[in-house]
Amino acid sequence: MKLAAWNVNSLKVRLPQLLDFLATRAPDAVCLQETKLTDDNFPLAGIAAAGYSAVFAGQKTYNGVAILSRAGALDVSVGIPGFADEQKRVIAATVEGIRLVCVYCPNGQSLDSDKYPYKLAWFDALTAWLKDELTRYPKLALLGDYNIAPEDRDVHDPAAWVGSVLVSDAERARFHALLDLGLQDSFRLFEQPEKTFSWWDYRMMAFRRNMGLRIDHILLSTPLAQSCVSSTVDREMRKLERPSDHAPVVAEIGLIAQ
DNA sequence: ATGGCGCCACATTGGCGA
Repeated sequence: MKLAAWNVNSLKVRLPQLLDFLATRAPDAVCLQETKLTDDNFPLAGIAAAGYSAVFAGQKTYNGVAILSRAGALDVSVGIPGFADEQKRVIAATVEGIRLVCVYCPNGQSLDSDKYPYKLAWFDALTAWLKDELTRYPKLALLGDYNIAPEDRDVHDPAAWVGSVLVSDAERARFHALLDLGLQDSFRLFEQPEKTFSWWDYRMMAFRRNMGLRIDHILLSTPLAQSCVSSTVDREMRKLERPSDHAPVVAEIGLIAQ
């Protein structure tokens, strides 16, 4: 089962690239972030014609998440229960017996912004909820844009990023709290090329210079991690005309031992 | 080096992303 996560930075603009991605990579499920459109504008027809069903939670201008899947999505839930939030950042569904949790985690803006404590509180709520979810759904994958580079090796120039969001100790502690639930970073289950990133600034020719961060992740619960056969970043989508600033991340799950 | 690029909206500039 091939799982992907992609921050498309506007589904309206990126729909042709998404359809190309579905046709050429043939994922079983894709978690989208930053769809940036309301539910009445979701491009269901094109996605259905590509052979995928979709569940989604959107809003105008900002945020917005969706799960596309070849098989149907069951038990859909939106948001983090008990955490009141207008921002559409979380959607979860069960696909082929696997609980997919699609997240667009807050950016935080800067360490002295009001959005930074919101980010930390949001992660605390996510972690508390997932602790409970994992008892209900032992086969669980947490996919999306985490807006956290877990380690210095996930940053093109760690010295230049000191004091910034995405790399702070408090944010990395939140990432580790997710690992402490028993989730594993699928990317690190395998030997990987150095300086593999998933996001590059549009400016400064950052992609060509590989000035990026690895902030998009697929975390897997134990049964899924044990059967994971690959986890990669699909850089090709970032090379296209008018790309998203994020590349898709992809993990493949083999047969799951019962 | 605090610029830049891209997307969005009560748009022709400002907010936001990362």
